Amino acid sequence: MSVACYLDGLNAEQRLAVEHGVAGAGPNIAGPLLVIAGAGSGKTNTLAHRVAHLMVHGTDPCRILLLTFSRRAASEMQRRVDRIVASALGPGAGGRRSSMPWSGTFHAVGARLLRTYAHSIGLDPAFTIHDREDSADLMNLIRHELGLSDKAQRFPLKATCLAIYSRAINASQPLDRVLAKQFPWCAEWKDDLQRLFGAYVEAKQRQGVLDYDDLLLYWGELMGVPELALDVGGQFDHVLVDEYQDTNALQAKILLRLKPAGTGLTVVGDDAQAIYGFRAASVRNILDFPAHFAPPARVVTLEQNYRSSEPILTASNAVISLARERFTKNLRSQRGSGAKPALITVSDDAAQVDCVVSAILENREAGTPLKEQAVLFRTAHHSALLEIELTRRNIPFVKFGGLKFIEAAHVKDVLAALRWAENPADRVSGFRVLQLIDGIGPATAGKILDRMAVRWPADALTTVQPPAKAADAWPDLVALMQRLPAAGWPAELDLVRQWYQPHLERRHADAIVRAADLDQLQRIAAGYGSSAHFLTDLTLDPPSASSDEPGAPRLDEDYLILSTIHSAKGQEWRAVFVLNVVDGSIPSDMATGSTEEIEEERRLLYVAMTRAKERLMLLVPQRFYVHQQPRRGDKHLYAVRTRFIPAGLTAHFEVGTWTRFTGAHSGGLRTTATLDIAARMREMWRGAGT
DNA sequence: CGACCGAAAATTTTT
DNA sequence: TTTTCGGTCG
Repeated sequence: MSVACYLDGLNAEQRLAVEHGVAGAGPNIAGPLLVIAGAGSGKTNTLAHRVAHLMVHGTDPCRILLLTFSRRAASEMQRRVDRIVASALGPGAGGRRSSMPWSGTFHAVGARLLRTYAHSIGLDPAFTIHDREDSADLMNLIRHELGLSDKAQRFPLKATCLAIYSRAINASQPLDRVLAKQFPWCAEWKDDLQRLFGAYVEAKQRQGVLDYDDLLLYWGELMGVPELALDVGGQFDHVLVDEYQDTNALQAKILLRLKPAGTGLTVVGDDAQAIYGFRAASVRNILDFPAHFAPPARVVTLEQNYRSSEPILTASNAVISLARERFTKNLRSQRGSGAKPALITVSDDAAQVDCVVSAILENREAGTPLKEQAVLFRTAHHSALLEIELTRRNIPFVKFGGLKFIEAAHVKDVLAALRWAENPADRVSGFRVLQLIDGIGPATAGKILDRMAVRWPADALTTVQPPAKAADAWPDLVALMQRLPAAGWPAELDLVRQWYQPHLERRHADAIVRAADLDQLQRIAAGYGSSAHFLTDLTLDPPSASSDEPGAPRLDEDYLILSTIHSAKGQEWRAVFVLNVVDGSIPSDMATGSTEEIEEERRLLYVAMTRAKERLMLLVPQRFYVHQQPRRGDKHLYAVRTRFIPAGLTAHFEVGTWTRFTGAHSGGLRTTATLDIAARMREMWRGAGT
């Protein structure tokens, strides 16, 4: 093999990052490394090459810990590493394993380590993991038990309570501070909240349940025990973290305890793309990283952009250059020139949809498949109208972000039954399952659960005298819970489904659509060996596409991508459309409280823009439909272009307007026919059938 | 005790 | 619009 020819495609900086500390054969002890990787600078590729390079030089893949932001990112990384290793070692080395068992999100890796070390820290290794909704439900149960719900003044809602708790944990800050800085309107409830959180923690422990935050918190605590920290840290020669700008204080603590001297530690990120502040992520993590070590970590900066055309990059740079604080420099473009990004004014959201759809179809005609095009938006419901139109026109699409199918009521019902059988102490699941039965409400459910706390679960159920109204349905539930533990996988799920079917039909008018979701669930289940694995994986890495669409496209078809900007992180498409680039949406009017929040919204627009390779269109509806107003329901607002593109920046854009009937961009480069009869004919019938 | 109804309040991004 | 709370009725 020639010397590292597989590194030839890298530029000088990328190569520095890849080769840092990798010399001869063996585990390769490298000092800490920080890679500041601008948008489109080949970050994933660089990280993949570094991992592959380590392997080629003898590092055991089992001793590499790769922490990514999502499962999707982890599998993409794995795919690239495999390819690079294969090309480096040649086809003859096909048997060489390159698969990395230790790659995943912080939460998933945490769960795995906690199951292994549970006994050392007094934890039941069979713990159940609650997702956010379950956690909020438990918080709600406690809230009622403590009598906080019937105060004269309204106590914060369950979701708010959980958000406060979660922030305190993830930012590693005391309640006082969190309330003062993030939730000032709840500060008056401080003592009650303190009491609530104490009881919440006790309840979780009693029930053998961990929430998302616990996975990090317990991992952090585990790493606080010196001998355990040595043991865990000693498992890995290299720890690599992707998207480091979006980690929080707790994750940083875990990392430093894992590799106190920074040996073998590599973190990669871009402060200009920090968009998870609401989840307590802190840009300080990435900025302070080098100084944690003596000597400080090596810093490599990647500024060469390989993704976007020069005009798109220039406009994006202009937007981010107005940020108050910025630590990375402007990116340099590598790709040739192209059209300026379009900044298109449309009259309202219906026109916005028309404009986007016709541009997408034009792009497809011109050779850009749907899969290479994406529509991005600030909040999940911004795509509602577009989804209707796409369905009407038979344009297949997949949506990322927003409500996941795992969060739908009927899916949760089925999962709750599985979880309850797995862990009878899990009150939230039991509560949910019991109340499915007609005649059983919160009070009866509570009593039954209390009884189960002192007796072996299935036995306890047989001794329950159900309310008269529930007498019919009761024996089936008892039989189900008795059969489940021994049923095996995935027979368990089949049993639950059979049992659930009548409840589904009784409770939901659209039972047929929902049953299809359950079929989907069964297909996913088939890939797992046990219900425990299935439940854990589904909670920690739920399928990211929401499949509330009846005609979800098959994977081999061409389909359009719809995504929240958050879920679009790390991705790229040839053509990108950004909806509602108006004040109130970007920045969200929920996030105009502090300067930091506004700056994060600016970075959000930057992230959206830098996803585009060749074509970028920002849409500015003049009228903006707002749902859920505090008073008087929905209404139209007259919107203005986002404050992040002030008049001084418009020169970087092709500014134009789009009108429904002509379908023409005025002021654009293209002038299509003044009168599009076909569009007008379609228009005649629009709305007639609805 | 549970089901149901009407009033009032909340309102984003995600592991 | 949807969720939550507090009432009333069976």
